[in-house]
Amino acid sequence: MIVTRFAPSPTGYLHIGGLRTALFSYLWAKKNGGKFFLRIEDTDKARNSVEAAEAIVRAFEWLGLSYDGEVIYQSNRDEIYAKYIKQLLDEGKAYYCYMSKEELAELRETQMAAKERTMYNGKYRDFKGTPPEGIEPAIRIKAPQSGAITVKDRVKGDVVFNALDILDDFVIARADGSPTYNFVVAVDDALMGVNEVIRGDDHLSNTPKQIVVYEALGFKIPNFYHVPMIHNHDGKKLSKRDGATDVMEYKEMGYTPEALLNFLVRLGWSYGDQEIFSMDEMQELFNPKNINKSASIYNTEKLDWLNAHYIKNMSNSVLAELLKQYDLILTSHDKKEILLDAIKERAKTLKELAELAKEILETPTIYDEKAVKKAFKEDSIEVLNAFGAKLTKAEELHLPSDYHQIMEEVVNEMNIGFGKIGQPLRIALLGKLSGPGLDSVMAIIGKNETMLRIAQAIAAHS
RNA sequence: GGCCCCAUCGUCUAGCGGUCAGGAUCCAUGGUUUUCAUCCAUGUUACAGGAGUUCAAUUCUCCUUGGGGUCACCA
Repeated sequence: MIVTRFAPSPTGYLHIGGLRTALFSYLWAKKNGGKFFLRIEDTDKARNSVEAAEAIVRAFEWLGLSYDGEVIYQSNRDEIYAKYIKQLLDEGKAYYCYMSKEELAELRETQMAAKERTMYNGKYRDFKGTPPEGIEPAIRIKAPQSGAITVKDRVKGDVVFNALDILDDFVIARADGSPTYNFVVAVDDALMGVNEVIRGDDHLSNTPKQIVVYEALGFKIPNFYHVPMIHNHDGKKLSKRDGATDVMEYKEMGYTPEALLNFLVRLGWSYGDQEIFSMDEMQELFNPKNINKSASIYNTEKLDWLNAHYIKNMSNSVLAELLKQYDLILTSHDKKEILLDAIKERAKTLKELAELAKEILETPTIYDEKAVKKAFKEDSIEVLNAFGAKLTKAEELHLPSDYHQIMEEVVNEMNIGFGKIGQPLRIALLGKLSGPGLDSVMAIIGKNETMLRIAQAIAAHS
């Protein structure tokens, strides 16, 4: 069985890059009928917050991503880690290191001055004497001092690291007893049965250390997939300064989970020429063997296009439900269908959709000056009056076609082009020259409101 | 700086020795629309550079250049 996980550290919100690796892991597990776990890596008590952990869970909810079992918090697992640390100590695979922070810093400086690689010098590796007074020891693992460690990465291929270049006896437990990242990741993944690790390739160079832990503990090494980073416009790692990187900001901006997920799944992964993937299709088609090796630049042009696509194809009842977050209650509006059909093709986001709806529903208070200048000609008032007069007499006006018919009558009787009535009428109804079909607008707001807007426009421009 | 990874249109990508280097997005133009948008059509734009292997390299190898990541008692 395929078991994957997403293991963020709760130092902030869930960001785009994290979400993508989470999505990949999720899809790969789902596709194989496996399990997907969510584990919060909160071993660093100083930098974590419960709020951040909760924010991550909330983002998952919004996106409709589920995980198996309960959320696992590393902070609840101290006893487990202590057990395995003790095991390594007992077996002589780890040891207490009494080097003080000052001494360690000094060592580093000396090495830097000599242009050597900074590393722990193994001073207490085989220490037998009496430990110095007043120092709480950290615990270090005995890492190989020669040879090579090969990470069999399924994205990058085999990556060989020389022990001499990158390893030293790294700390697995701090002086206060708390375990460190490279240790707990390996322990947890092994204990949780995670056999497919999909994560950002910024972790690639940590992997040899984790392999050291796996081997010391006799655990089976999982398959690794290190997916390339997502960069900003400057080609650097995505950060808060690059605008929206918090997943929940996309909700506020009016993006749908479908669009965001679809956008993200195609960043660094592809399935031939296919661009549109429903959640079901993603689960069906995702395979990490198609993850590409190079970093991608984060650019939301395509996200806009996808979001517009999903909005266009969403049912009106679903849209009405989603628009509630913008204080727009359409769920029981009798012209909901006509309204949403008229505007959903011209909105890139739900937020825009809400604004477009309000532009129709609310009587215009200002008229765009340039538009008035362009659209209001000598005879415009006369045309609007004629149209208004016909409206007054008309009964049973419900559909856009009912209004369209009246417009046609006016055009025919006055022997004018459609633009002669369309342009000024558009100003009257919407205050500007762009927008949905006028027949639809009138059907949505009804006869009385239509007449009111016409009268108001005539008064304002006579 | 050491180590590691990466390199096709502006962007996301297809390609897995022989292709007019394909698709999408963006942009531009045209059509449809009373307008805007949608939709449709058309167009501009790419294999970082240099050696080698081969009858043949975008594709394989090496080097250069460029970019990125990582080097903690952070994760």
